[in-house]
Amino acid sequence: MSQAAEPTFAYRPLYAQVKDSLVRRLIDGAWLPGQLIPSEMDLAREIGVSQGTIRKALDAMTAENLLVRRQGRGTYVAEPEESRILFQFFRLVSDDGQRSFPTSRILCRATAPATPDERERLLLGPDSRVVRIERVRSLGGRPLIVETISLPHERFAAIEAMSEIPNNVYRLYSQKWGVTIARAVERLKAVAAAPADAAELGCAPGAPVLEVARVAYDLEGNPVELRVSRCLTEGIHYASELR
Amino acid sequence: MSQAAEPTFAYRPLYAQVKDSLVRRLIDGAWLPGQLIPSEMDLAREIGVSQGTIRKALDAMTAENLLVRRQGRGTYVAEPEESRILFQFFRLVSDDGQRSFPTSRILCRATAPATPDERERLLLGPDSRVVRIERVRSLGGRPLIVETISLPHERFAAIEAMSEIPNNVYRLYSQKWGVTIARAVERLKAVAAAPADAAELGCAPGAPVLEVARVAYDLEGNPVELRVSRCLTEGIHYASELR
DNA sequence: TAGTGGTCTAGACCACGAC
DNA sequence: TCGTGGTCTAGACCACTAT
Repeated sequence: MSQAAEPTFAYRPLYAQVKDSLVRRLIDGAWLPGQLIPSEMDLAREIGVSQGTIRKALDAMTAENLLVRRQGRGTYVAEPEESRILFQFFRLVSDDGQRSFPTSRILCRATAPATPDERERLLLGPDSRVVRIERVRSLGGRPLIVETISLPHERFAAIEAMSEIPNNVYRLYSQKWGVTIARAVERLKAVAAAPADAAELGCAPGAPVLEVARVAYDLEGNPVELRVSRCLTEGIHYASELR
Repeated sequence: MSQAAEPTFAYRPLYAQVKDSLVRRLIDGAWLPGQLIPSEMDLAREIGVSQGTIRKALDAMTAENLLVRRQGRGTYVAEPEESRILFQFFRLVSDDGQRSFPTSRILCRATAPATPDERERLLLGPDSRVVRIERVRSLGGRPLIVETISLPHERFAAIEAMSEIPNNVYRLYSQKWGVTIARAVERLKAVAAAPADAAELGCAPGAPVLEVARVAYDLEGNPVELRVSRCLTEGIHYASELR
């Protein structure tokens, strides 16, 4: 690990360089979800820095939900299990504060040329194609969300032929393509329900629905998935914490 | 600072105890917004712990936006200036990515008995009263937000008699009552515009608007302000980052 | 009992800002 | 040139887990 002695420009702290090299192991699949990684002392010896520097790198990765540390046991690569996804990526909460994972029913799957919006958000070229998955999601047995997931066809072609799409697609991305969703950005608007959406949600056409447009990014920061959800916020709300 | 030697239960790390005692200085007004606080070495000597422990406490407070650290200069108590509030507490962004602070026009001010919702969210007793401020906020000259701010009358009675309500009310809370807003929780729903709101926003009654209900908390975790905003999401959206 | 992560300390040197 | 926060190291002890 280079110590970056005199150059003032482009300086990166040692622990940040260590972190980058450890994230690289996740990207390359050298460390897989659920796996126990070497102890701090072992990593310190291997990389040639002190345990404290390793600790700072691991703490930063833990703060980004890439690792899970368990005292007395060791440090593990984070897995996209339901409970974590529920808290990290699913913000629709019952008005009484209950959190629960929605169930899903697939409406259709299709491959088509990407729309300008899809090309822009997923950084796709002019003639790109996308796989689209439409589904209805229910909370407490009530259909409240209509959702369209758009994926670059080039990268995710195999999803079109799959016999079944699981409810937790981020685990599918991880297991089938080795893609880890590290962060996502959402844009929220209030819109009028289109007739087709209204039919699925059991509301009047034109009724106000919450539109959530999400772009999800992998470990390298590349956009992977565009997801547009339209939600009936009756008895549920989108929770956001500012601090 | 007690070292908490053998009791396994209710153990709190030393740096967390130090942090609590430093936050207490902010609560009590011993350290005021904008003020330069003592150096790490001075605090270490004063409190009787190592510089590293002080550092960990200060880093945690910095992460919570309570302090601002400037290399070579020192550590300062954070101030509620526009630019910080804009990023920390204002999530409505132009669709092209531009962020700007809205202008405000006060519609009315009044003191009234708290509604059940206000009592629940602000933890008020049965006969409590609140001061309500209604205003319209514009972005790029267009009125896009109708907002009602509810404050416990007991604590903020003086606001009713003020000649003018500034645009940045969090700075007002800080300067006039020494109240620092540390964090807030928002609940978002899509609702139909009420006729009165529609008139102010220049949209049709029943048009979909984004309702944002925010409860803001002070340094001690007490709810201070309930704010319900109804926003026309035309050309703007609510931005949310998940990570 | 051994090994892990969590906390705490002490001291060194670097980068930045003010003087 | 000095004092600040930022980084890095090395070593001690504590708390938790598994054996």
